[in-house]
Amino acid sequence: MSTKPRSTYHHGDLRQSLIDGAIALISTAGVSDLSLRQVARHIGVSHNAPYRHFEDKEALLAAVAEEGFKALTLTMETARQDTPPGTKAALTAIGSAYVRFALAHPAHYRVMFSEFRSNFHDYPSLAAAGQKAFMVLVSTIAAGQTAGIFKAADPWELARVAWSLVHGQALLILDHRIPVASEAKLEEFLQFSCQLLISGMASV
Amino acid sequence: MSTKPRSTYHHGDLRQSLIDGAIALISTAGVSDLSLRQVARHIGVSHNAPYRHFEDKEALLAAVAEEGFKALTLTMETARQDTPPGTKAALTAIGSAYVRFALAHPAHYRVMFSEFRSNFHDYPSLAAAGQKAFMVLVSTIAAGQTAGIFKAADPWELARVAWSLVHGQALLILDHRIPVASEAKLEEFLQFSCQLLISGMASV
DNA sequence: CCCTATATGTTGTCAGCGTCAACATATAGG
DNA sequence: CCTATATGTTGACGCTGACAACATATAGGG
Repeated sequence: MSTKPRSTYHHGDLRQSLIDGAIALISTAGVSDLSLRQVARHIGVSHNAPYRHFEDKEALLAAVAEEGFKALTLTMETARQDTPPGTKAALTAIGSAYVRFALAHPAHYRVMFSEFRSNFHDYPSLAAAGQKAFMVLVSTIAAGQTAGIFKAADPWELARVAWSLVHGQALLILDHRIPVASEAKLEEFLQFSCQLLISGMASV
Repeated sequence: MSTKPRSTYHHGDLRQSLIDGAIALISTAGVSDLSLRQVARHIGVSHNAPYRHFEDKEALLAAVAEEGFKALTLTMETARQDTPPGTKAALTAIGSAYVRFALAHPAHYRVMFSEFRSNFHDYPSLAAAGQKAFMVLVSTIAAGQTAGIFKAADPWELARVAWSLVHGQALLILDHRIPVASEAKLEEFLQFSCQLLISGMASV
């Protein structure tokens, strides 16, 4: 049921299938247990087929991560659109959306921040996708500064602080190191921490 | 030079040697590339000797993580001792010490927060060591509340926010996702973010 | 329409890995 | 001293990532 039958010798869209298969397997077994051969088997293709589309295992993970960053960017942008620009609510919305993305897509998120043996800068399109996601944060903060809501400081530096907070939250919750008893408790925690940070960032 | 010669059949302190060897190898090759056999070879012992001291590879990593949490606890407690209790300076000191510990001991830190297939709660002494480290944060914050410096709120919840921030910072810097040009820039960033958080936590 | 270049998938192979089982040696306690 | 047990070794198995050689399909020019 996991693989649609393939009558032709060629697969059609093996590259994307590999990415999807990797996500599916990581979701059930964790990223460190993922094997390329497993993914190939899952899709119904020989153990070496993946090498026609990815240089090695890490390159597949880089593609997964890139997809994740693009989805994260979209998620944050959408969340921001529902709030008036240049407000505290806008920053709260994307901060909350960030953590919720990680919790909703743990496999993607873990790969996005897994340790790439070669620096992740060796995958230019991945680095670009990551940068684009980060820019959503920076621009939101900069807009708040223009509106006079946040203190005057390097918006990049402020964004790094905010990113640290939500990234730490996301990982600690995913690792069950910060307990989350219920959806209501989660919402409460996210609001609490965003307000804490934002009041620290406030002007005056 | 990495292994002292062993004339006797028995090693003497293989357990600790394995932990040390694991750290040494992770430091040069990353945690995902670590192999038990590599550690055994490094120490000069057969590929199955480790199994007399650890149930499996993950158990060795759990021991490494536990050692790391104990060292982290010590580091934070020491940092706190140099500051007057119940002050913002105390919290800044342990926050800064936390991130600096991660940067100084990346191998330990990565293992401490690596994804344990079995929940890390399956290693009771590891969970206890982690809890103890966290309690340094909680107690510092509670002391500040008693002194009237931090706002009245669940100190555990405040500690979770603070932990998220420093944990996120530590990982993002380790992964070269937050650039650190120099020691001076690092110090500046740590002070900046701690003050941001603390002013958000301030009473009134 | 064919024919060849190239893209894509397969089979075979290798060393390294984690782990189990069987065996060997050293140490400790009666 | 002698035996039980703790500790280390050797051998094996299936799995893995990766390379090389091969097979098939598709596309584009004659």
